Amino acid sequence: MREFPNPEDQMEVLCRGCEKILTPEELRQKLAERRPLRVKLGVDPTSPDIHLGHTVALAKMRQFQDLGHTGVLILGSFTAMIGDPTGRSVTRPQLTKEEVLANAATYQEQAFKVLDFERTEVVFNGDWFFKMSYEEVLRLNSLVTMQQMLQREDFRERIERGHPIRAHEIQYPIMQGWDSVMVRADVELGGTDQLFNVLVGRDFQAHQGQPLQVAMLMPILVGTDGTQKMSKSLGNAIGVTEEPEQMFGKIMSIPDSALRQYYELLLGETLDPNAHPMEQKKNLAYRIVARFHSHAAAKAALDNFVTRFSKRDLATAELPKFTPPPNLSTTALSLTAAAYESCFGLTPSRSEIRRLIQGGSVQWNGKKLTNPNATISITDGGVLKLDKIRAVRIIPQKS
RNA sequence: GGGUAGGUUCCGGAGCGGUCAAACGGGGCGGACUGUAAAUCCGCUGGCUUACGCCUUCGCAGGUUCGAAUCCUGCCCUGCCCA
Repeated sequence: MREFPNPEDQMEVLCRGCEKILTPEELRQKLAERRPLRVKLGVDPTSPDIHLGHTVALAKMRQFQDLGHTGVLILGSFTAMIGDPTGRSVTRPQLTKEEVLANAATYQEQAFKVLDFERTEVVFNGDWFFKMSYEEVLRLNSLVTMQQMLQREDFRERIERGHPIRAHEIQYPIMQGWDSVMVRADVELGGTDQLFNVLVGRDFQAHQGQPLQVAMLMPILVGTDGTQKMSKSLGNAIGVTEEPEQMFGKIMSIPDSALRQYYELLLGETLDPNAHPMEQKKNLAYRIVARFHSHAAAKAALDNFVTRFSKRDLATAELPKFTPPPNLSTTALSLTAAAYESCFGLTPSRSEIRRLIQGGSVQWNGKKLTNPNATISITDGGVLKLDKIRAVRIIPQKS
């Protein structure tokens, strides 16, 4: 049996960065029991990737693990199909069982970039919810009131605006609460927006005669737009599996105003108010890339960033290579379209590319191409800049 | 079940027989500036086309008309009030 550090020392580490703890006193008491606490974090595999926003709570769980506690990672194989209505003004699209399970697999793998495998229990809430009878569901429902459920900000707002709330949506907090009972959670981690759901868990535990879980809520990380919560569906997320270059770039593009928050939530550090924001951002980007890839990758990404964007030296920068197929017409339009597709997997319509070119986005060796139909005489190593952040190096096919 | 108001392009929201690929705002993208920041200014924002132009879109299906997002019929969906 492992020796746990003294509860007060643990408190010091664990409370750091938390926005809200209900209640610190309860946590202290649990720590004083000197046993491994069961620390719950529920994630819904609604999309296959996790992003930096998710890692905030994962990192907190890791801190618990490093102190000897047990992380209980609940993959919401069932709840993902319902969709958490938290912070939503629209009903979530429901996923199929297959989609959810596939997502769960990759999700799990990614979570272990942060978590300690040895001290993690992974469970699927479908294990109990898929088996529940209607009768049991009703019984569970009778434990809460409609008014409690509808008190939630997001529901209230929808009611006010005349937007529909489907009956299944109010089940979400109920299910999340039941999860806590099923895993006998001592602590539940989540973002501040999870307060309501976590409290339902406490009610259920009380009802079942279990000790109440402590709620530890982390601030919500904003996305690359610096305003809204990081979320894949809002398109402002930085995924943990993104390529080093891309990850680095996205971090560089966050507004300065979000920098402090990123430092606190991702690095657990306070920002030096005297340092230049850009330098701090580079430091942040470097460390995040190093965390999810490697120091070598981070160094390379930094160097390339400096060459490409600070020195604006596309000629020597590391760029994706593009070899135009032999039968491809060498007009600006066709070449750009092919480069987007083969190097970035993007398939903008030809009209869209035409507009980009006419708008001056596309450059060939530093010169704007404004005529979509102009023919480009390809040279070995020539640089085709597609837009603000994308460029490719042309390598003609050897004949 | 009854009454009533609605369903428009990513979102909000105009349009109410031709001049509508559809005002305006937001968001997004691009350009200038810059630190891939912020602010500001400018442009773009259905598809195909070198272009004239053609094609698909206004909940769904039919219909009336030379012509429909706009009128008619049926259906589906949503809010609100009543039960």
